[in-house]
Amino acid sequence: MLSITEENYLKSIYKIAESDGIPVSTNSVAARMQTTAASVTDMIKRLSDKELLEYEKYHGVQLTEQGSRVATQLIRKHRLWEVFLTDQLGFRWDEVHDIAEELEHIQSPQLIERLDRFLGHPRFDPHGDPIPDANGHWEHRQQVLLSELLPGQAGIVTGVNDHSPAFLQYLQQLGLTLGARISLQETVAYDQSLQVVIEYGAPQNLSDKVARNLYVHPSAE
Amino acid sequence: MLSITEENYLKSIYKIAESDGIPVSTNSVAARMQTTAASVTDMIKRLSDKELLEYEKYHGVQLTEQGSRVATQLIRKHRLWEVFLTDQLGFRWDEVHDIAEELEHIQSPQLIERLDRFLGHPRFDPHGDPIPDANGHWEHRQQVLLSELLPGQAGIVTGVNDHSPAFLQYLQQLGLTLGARISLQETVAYDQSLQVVIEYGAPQNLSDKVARNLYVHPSAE
DNA sequence: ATATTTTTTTTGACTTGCCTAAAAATTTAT
DNA sequence: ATAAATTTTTAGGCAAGTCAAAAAAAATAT
Repeated sequence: MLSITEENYLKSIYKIAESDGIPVSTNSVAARMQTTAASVTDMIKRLSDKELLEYEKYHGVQLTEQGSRVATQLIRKHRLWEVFLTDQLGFRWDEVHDIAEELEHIQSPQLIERLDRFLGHPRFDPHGDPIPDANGHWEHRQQVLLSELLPGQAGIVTGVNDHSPAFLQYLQQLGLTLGARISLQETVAYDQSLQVVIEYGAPQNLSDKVARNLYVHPSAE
Repeated sequence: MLSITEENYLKSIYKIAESDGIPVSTNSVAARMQTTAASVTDMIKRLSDKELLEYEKYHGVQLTEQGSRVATQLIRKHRLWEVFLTDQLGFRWDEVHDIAEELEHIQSPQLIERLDRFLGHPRFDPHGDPIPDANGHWEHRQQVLLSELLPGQAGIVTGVNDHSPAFLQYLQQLGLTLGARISLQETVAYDQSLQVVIEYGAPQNLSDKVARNLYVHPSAE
């Protein structure tokens, strides 16, 4: 049985590897876990003893098959709970992360399989992130960042890159929730901001920061 | 913020006080928590420093108002999750205790209020135990042990005194689930066993052990 | 190629929660 | 009222997880 702390380290390492590649550095883990490099070195040794990751001194870590499985199951649990919180309990998409962060550590595998069935085997969470199946596999959706669209193109909102409540609340306010249609009129060279139309509303301007944190599925104009 | 361990101590102390009265002895806590008296003394000091209980050396402990509130809220959370697990996810009444034991430590008060609403503000859990409201109050049902019924009387099953899976499974098999009607024909002097009829079935015999662990609401014969 | 900066590890120490063994206090029995 | 038994506390120690400070290794700059 792994402690909650050990589970959190594995999940962080998994996510860092996903975005930055392997090997995963001590410092990057420390930054993500909001702790010190010394603590990370300590934990890495323990997880290596348990064969959840491979560790070469001074050269970072890499999850083993087993460590990877733990991480993806945590992600599965996290995302299923997020679906429960929004779809069944009526939470907003910007409220569910912290609660799911706790719920993902509940141990019963039976609970998760029943929850999955109860929710109708959802394949994406409230932020559009894919939910791994019981074997850790998930489907990858065809999506691009809004900032990658060309003027004249349109897309359907499929996910976010920044999961912060502030960003999610702003998107909600703009009507840019999952499934919303957005079409790009033109880009402003001066600041890379975009002139867009959301769901056939009035044209408006979105910053490049927003554009670089929103995923869309390109669709016909 | 309290640790899961601290919360579990408070809940244990609350339950011991409920059944044995106050003050609660170090040894009784050690027995319930499956740990040693030395560990209990240790923890008691910490909880006393946090003003969750009053502690007089060698003379046991008593929860403060604040400690009591923590304990009843834990019980509230535990029982609400049990309702969720049986009513929504389809678990049997003998399967839910251990999972709820983990879920009760999830911290969000908002989550519990929404869960309560989602479940329709249930007042009793799957074992017939009352669910405290947000203020820690609950309604007490008029019930007696089956062993206290007199021959000729009947009752409706309202709860159990022994929550072990073995007992719950046996009751299920007998058809003695919540709401079932049972009527007492006669008591056997030799071993205090009972001759009963469950839901108008064939007469059968129940041990005094069963009778002392099953609550019924007396009803007309 | 050497010096400087950055990253990582080691060291020593702290807290929480647990244990065993021994000592102290209380309760029970005579 | 004293002895015996029980309960509780103290003392000392261990493992997990944390930190700051110092040392070591690696990466970068000149």
